[in-house]
Amino acid sequence: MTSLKEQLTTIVADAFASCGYDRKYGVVQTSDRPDLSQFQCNGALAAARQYSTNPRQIAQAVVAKLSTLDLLQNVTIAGAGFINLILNDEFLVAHIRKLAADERYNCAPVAQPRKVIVDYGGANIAKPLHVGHMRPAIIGESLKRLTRFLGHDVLGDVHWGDWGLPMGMIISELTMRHPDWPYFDPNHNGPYPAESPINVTELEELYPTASQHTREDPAALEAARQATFALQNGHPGYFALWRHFLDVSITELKRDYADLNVEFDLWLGESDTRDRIAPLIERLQREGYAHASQGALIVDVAEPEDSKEMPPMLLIKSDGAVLYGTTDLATIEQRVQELGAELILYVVDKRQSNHFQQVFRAAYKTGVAPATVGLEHIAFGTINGKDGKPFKTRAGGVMKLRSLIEMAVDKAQERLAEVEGAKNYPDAEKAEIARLVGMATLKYADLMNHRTIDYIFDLDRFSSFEGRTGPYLLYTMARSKSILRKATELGYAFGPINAPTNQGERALLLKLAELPDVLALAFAERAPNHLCEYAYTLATTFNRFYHDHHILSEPDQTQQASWLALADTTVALLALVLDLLGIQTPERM
RNA sequence: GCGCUCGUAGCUCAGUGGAUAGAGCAUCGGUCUUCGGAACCGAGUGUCGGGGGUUCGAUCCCCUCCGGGCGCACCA
Repeated sequence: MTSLKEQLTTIVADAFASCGYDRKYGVVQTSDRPDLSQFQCNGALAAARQYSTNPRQIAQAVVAKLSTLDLLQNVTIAGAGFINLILNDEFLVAHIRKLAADERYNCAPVAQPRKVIVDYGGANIAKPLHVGHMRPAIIGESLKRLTRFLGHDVLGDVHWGDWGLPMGMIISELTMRHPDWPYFDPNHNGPYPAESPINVTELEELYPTASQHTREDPAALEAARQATFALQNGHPGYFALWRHFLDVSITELKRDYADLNVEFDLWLGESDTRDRIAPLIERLQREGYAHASQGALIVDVAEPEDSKEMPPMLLIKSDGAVLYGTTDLATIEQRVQELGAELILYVVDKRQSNHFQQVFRAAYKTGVAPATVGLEHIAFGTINGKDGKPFKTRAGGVMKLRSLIEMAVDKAQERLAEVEGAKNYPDAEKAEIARLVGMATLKYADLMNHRTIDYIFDLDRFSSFEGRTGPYLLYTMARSKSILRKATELGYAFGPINAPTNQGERALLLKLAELPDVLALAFAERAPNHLCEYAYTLATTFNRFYHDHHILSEPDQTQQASWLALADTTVALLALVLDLLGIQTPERM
């Protein structure tokens, strides 16, 4: 099953072809002028250039062919040569009946599924998630769900930051604090303690302190570098200690992601490529891709046609340690060889675009990634405060993600307390509703903006129940579900859906039919904001319909059954789209 | 300096080589003995940063200027 727009494009393309014009001019789109038509084709205007003729003349020939079709109620030419299409209601409703009966709502799975890896965590070991981790988690989760729903074979990978300088910083900090620990005793024989010597609270305190030391004291930085090198090269004590960091930290980080309703299929990190690094580097040297420069080992990635300076990618620093570019390269190799990756999406801050350009070029150049493998940096902007600068706590520090979620949930709780109908809900349910509303607040606000822009965090605006917000959508669904519940209790019949009797109903049918096109667009652009836009317009279209038709008191049972099915289908579509955004919905509010 | 990116209504943001550039908020006005009013309906505001070019047609593509943000091998 294809979308209405696709079906119409085929039909109009056929008409162009049978008039002797190129099929490509038959592209149909949703009308820009809903007052004039439901769909439009602008192809005659473009074709006029190629065929050196009058666009209206082309349009007339095409329209003559289309006018004989039953599925179109009206075909007209407007302006310079726009072809306006209005569907026959019977055809429209038949399409919607199929959609309502189809568990995929007319969204056919892609013809050629690809193996897709979405790399979107970016969490660092030993550091709790902070506001900066929210966008990659939310955007990546949405892209993963969307891509999977479209029928691709998708894996999400958190890709921990667990093998770079920060690890060395913590180790060298501990070396100073606890020189007596066995991990630091070069003469230590036998196993190291099974229990971690530090807990998560201590670990999370350790990193900022160590980081500050390395900034202030060159000797501390040097010590951290040496520790990093030693860890990466098999220092047994450091490695054992590092393992404790992972154990302690990952439990905590997984909990944070679970709170966000973000789940990964692969919980791998930079370190999981450690056995590949030496052989990879050896090959790159042997094959002449890598060479020494200023004490480091590099891969040149500059191209003659570059308009800007393109620095080489560093494989090994002059101190001997590898960098994240190196592990990124090894990770691509691993994903291609072990997972059969055909497309890798990196949902990472846009400030790293240079880095990914280097890594991708190096990967293709060295054969780590065959040319058939797609490597894409899905860049996103920063979350700013009302001052336009990166979002901070009142004290000016980095805000933990947990604090941010807490703020949003508290806000939802406040509003929920004002609602009459919700006053008698059990406390546990109230808390759960507040949590869901709070999460929807954050996620919808984040995803509704195009991912590449920086946006201003304004909780009061995001948490409003009016306007384009998560809470508005959840409320719309809750109201509708309430009606559907009552109808079920009363034993009312659902469906079949009847042909629309007015513009409001017709608009809803047309809106429902847009789903496949919206999903395709969102995927093509890797842009979940199209899903947000659709969810909102579907909700408002439904609310208008809902306002105009009193379903439960409708005396005509056929009409009522049709409306109930329509409401049911709308709620299902909204739930699907919100699910693709990673937003969970309560049964009632 | 070089490069990337953004500049659209009072504010926050969508959007597209084509018809009259859209939403939300805010403002003003209305519906209404609520299938859940946390709803719905209506109204106004734009040199789409400036200028030039390509095109039948540019807010969109190209050039240039102005302004903001970001990035420019041994952090991630």
